[in-house]
Parts: sequence; structure tokens; C-alpha cells
Amino acid sequence: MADKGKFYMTTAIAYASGKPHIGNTYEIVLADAIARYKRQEGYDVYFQTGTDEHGQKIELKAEEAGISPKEYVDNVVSEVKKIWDLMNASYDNFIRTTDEDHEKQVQKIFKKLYDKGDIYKGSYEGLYCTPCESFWTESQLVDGKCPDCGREVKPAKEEAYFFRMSKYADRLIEHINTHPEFIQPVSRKNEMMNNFLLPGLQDLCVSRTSFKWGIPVDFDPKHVVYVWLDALTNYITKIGYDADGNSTDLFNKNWPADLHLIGKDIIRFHTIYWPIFLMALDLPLPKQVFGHPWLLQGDGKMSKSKGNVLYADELVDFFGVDAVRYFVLHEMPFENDGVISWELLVERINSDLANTLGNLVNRTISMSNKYFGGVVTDAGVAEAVDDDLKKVATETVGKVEKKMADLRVADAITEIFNLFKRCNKYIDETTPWILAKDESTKPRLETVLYNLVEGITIGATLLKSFMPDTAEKIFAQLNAKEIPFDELSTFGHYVSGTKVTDAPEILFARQDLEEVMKKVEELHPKKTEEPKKEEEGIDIEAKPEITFEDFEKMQFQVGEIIACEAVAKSKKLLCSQVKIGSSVKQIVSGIRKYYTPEEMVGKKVMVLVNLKPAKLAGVLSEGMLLCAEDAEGNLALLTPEKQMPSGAEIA
RNA sequence: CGCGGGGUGGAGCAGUCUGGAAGCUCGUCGGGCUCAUAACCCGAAGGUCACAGGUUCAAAUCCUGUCCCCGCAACCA
Repeated sequence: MADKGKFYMTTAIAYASGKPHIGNTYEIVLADAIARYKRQEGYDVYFQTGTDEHGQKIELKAEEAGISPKEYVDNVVSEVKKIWDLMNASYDNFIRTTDEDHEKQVQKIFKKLYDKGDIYKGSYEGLYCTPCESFWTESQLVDGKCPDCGREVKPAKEEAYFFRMSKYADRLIEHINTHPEFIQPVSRKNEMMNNFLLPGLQDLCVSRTSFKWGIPVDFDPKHVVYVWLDALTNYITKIGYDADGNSTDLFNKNWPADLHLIGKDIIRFHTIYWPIFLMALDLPLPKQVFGHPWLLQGDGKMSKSKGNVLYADELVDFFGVDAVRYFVLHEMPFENDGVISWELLVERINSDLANTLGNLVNRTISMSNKYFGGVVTDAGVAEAVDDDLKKVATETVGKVEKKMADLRVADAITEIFNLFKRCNKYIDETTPWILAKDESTKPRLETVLYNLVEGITIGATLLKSFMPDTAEKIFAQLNAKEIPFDELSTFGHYVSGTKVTDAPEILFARQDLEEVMKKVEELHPKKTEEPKKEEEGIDIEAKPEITFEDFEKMQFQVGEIIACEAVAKSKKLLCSQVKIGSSVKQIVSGIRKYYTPEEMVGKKVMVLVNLKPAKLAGVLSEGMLLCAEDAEGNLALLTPEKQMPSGAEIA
């Protein structure tokens, strides 16, 4: 096969804060499909994935779990690897940002950029809460105090390292404009340009002192390297980049990367910060960054707090690896977000995998056994109807190549399945069961079955990158060999006289939606219904004890909402006129998602009345409506349990 | 007027850059067939391509305006 040269591709490294859900898993499957396909095409592929393991969030999670950050990420990483392997991800290298060689190299890179003057020491100004060791901006303060602990904050400066982004901005703009393939899909390019590059880049703060779980800046150890400089550089460090110029052959061969596959949410970091870091290191830029869409469930992005999380291992238990691979690869549109649900999975599996593909293989093998004892022979009795089948079979590879060149994986798979559909149609056109009735048409029947087996073999060969196990199963059942990629545009590779299996196994069983849903129900007992029973309480972070005097400072009263309207410039805010005794206060609240202005009017609510007025979205707010909030952030207004006049004191 | 994406038969999507008979998958209905996993094949119904203007011989596609949805940003006292 023609050697097409090297192809270095990466996924984003997964943030090791918890078990990856099916949306995270989608990325590795997509990357794996592309990697396998490129290998099949004849590229020398190097495929890297891994985990991003530093940062405050992980530090906190570990603390909650009562273990060290390293122990915490070790656990998560083993889960990540388990799922990646379960999905048959054929990565060549798995990087962990806690790997010693990576850490060392990041420190060298940091130093190199510092020596060069691209990183400079500056200071970060803000309001500091000493006990919490945290900086806050004016707008983050609650009542002028630390939003975490409620204590006083004071203006402070903290030293930090900054990267001179602006220095390279013009070069980057030029690069993006002259390399239209750099940012994919193209629609993302405008977003980056308009939002970040054209208005002017801010220097990026690249160190932190507020937490410890990171790579220390070796010449100034109270700082740790900020996550993006740590995470992004994995793409070069783990293939052997050395800031001192002793990079490995692996690096020299593979850099620049041919493809960074990432989620659309981190396009900014990969198309702005990363290229600029590389420019500063005098390294060439990656050839392409593809920001794939998200896999959503139901009516929103998957998140644990919404309780709508699907995990790959669970889906694999239900349907098998290749069914899940097929779904996420085929069901994802190119640019827009895709949807996954149990119902959609069952529908796709039944219609495409069981009916179209599985049944085709099964009926073909059954006929071979029934009519010829399993021996498939090319008797050479061609008819005109064969031509179209052969045409479709031999042209599929070209169509797939074209789609894959644009990374349109879903469309490529559709092309392959069009071939399987064509095969099914061919059976109806040639009616083998009629040919079988007459001895004189047996040679024709042999030819028909041969053509079918060959068509399926071509399809299975193309399917290999997307559904590796299934392709192997088909080859095994047909006793066929995978066809070399550059011979896929010709017909007739299957060795005439070969015997297929006499015991065909069902490739994909049809799924019964009701049964599946029943099992799902057992696995995940409904938690939304009947929350009264065994309702799980919520624990929130405890605040420091206050004195009775502190409490007395706050004045709560019952208020009656006499008018309410949405705040025009905001999506979340409602502006209410609240009658408290004989006065009326205007209060703005972020509850538009839960209450309409109409239903607000007439409600008796609890109001914190002596809160310092502030402007929200330009509208004056003179108090606060008290609300209860659940773990998902749903809000409920508090109202007096019995009839109370407006102005009544609450104490 | 913060940035961006989207609104195409019951559902999910393609087509929009580069105007030229409205397409795919699923579902529904009718028919065919029996090798096969109630499968497979054929056919049909179903769309003012969000709305309103404009350009054009011709607009889902280009231009202008409006409405709605979804992300991000801000804000959620």
C-alpha cells in the first residue's frame, strides 16, 4: 500500500475530575475512527490522548474525598482508560499531565518563554480575602464582602506571570486568514476573529498562587503553572519536545500535528492561545483544529447536576461496543449538536444494525448454506442487474474518501450503509429462492451469492475503521479477507470456492424498546417522582458563626408584589415593585426562568429590605427576595405560611 | 443594539458558501416477497423551506427587517 506519510492526531486531554460520560467518550471514538481510517488509507498514524490532571477543582474534589490529589486522579485515570479501552480506542500514547517528563518540560518551557521576555512578572489586582486566600472582583462580592466566608476583603495586589499575547496577534490573524482549513468547522473562525482577535488580545495570566495542585514554576516555586500552558503543551511534550533543543526523533517526525480534535467549547484555547505559545517557541502550528459539536441528552447539555448522564460502559452493557460506536459516530451532525437517548439508540440499532446490516449478512450466509452447502462460487453467469450492484460497491470507497477528507464521519458511514442497502435490494431483484428451484439456474444463483458476498466484504472492509469488531465478525463468518484499501474500487476479491460458516451468528439482535426501558428503570430508579419519600437533603458549605448582633443588622419584612416585568436587557432578571408597609421598593431578581411576571404579581414574599441598593443590568434594585435553591439551582420564593400583611417583620 | 449558532413534511437532519424542478433516515399507510433477525423490496400520503419585504427570467439558497429557540458573555442582591 502506498505510504502516505505521517499523520499525528490528538484528542483534547480529558479533565480528570470524574468519570467521563458518553459526551466525553464521543470524542475518543470519533478520534479513533479517524485514526483507524487514516491507517487504513496508508498513513503512518500517531494517535495521542490522555488526561489533564491539575487544577483547583481537582484539588478540592480530592479534599472532599479525603485523599491526596494524586490518589484522586489516579482513580479517575484508571476509569478513563477503562472506558477508552472498552470503546476500542487505538491510541498510541496516553499522556497524563502528572507524568514526570511532562512536568519537567513544562517548567523548561515556562522558563524559556520567561527568558525570552514573552512571559513577564506582573501583578494581579483585586480584592483579597485573607482567610480564604482568594481574589475577588468588585462584582463578585456579596454585600461588599467575601462571597465565600462573608468576611471583609481588602484591595491587594498579587504577583503573577503573564504571557504577552498581543505580541503575536497579528501573526495569528494572518495565519488564520491564509489557512482557511486551520479552524474547522469554518463557522467557528468568525467567532474567534470577532470575539477575541480583532478587538485585541489581553495578556494571559499563566500562573496561580491560589492553589498548589499544579506544576510549580521552578524558579519561583510559590507559583504553579496555569492550566492551559500545562495542558496544551502535552501535544508536544509527550512526543518528545525539548525546550533545550534535544527533541526526539518522534517529535521531529510528527510535529506539527495534523489534527487536534477537540470539543467546540475549547476552540478558543486551541486556535488562539496554543498557536501563540507555539509561535513563541518558534514551532510550526498544527495543520488543523477541528471543534466537534456536543452530544446532548434530551433537552440540554449533559451534566451530573441535571441527573441525565449516560455512561459509555452502561450503554455497552446494553448494546455492545460497536452499536454504541455506530450511534455516536453516525448520529452526530457535522456542525450542530447531536442528541442521544435510549429511544434513539434502540431505533438506530434496530433499523440500521439489525435490519439492514445484520440481517443482510445473515440471509446471505443462510442462502449459501441452504443452496450450496456454504460454498461460494463465482460461476460467471452475469446479468445486467449485476452492473449496478458492482458499480455501487466499487464506487463506495471513493465516496467514503471524499467524506473523510472533510472529517464528515457520519456521512462516510452513511455511504457504507448505502452499499448494504443496495445489497438487500439486489436480493429482491435476483430472487435467489426462485433460481434455486431449477437446476438450470443454479450457476446464476451461485454468481448472485458470490456478488453478494463480495459486496458485503467490500462494505465490511470500509466499515472496519468505524466498527472494528463487527468487521472482523463479518470476515470470520464469510471466511473472507480484508481487502487492501487501494483495491476497494475493483470487484471480485473474494476467493471463489470458499466456504462460509455453517452457523451464522446474529450480529446485532433487535432491541425491544419496552424491555430496554424497563431495564433502564430498574438500573436507575426514578428519582424525580415522589421526592417526598426518602428525599435526599442537600448539604451546603457551612459559613462561620455569626453573633445575634450580626443577625439583628438584617431587616426582613413581608412584601407584596404589586407589579412585575422582565428586565429587557437580561434573560434571567425580573424587576418587581414590592409594597412593604406604606413604601414601595424596586427589586430585581434572577428568577425569570422559574416565574413569569404575571404570576409574580400578588405574591407575598420575604424581603431583605436593608440591603445596599445596587444596579443589575442597569436597573436599580433596592433589596432582595428570599428564595430557596436546590442542588440543580431551581429556585422557589419563600412566602409566609399564613396570611400576613405587607410590612410584617420577619425575625 | 454584547458574540455566535439555529428555525426545511409527525420526529431527527442534509441542502444555503458557488440561486435553477425540495432530499435523506425514522415513523405512518398501501402493495410485493419469503432466503432472513415480525426482516427485506416497491409505492403513497405528508412541507406557504419561521414571518414580511426586496433583487432576479428564477430564491430554502442573495439583500433588508421582524419573531422565536439554543449556546457563550454579562448579570442572577
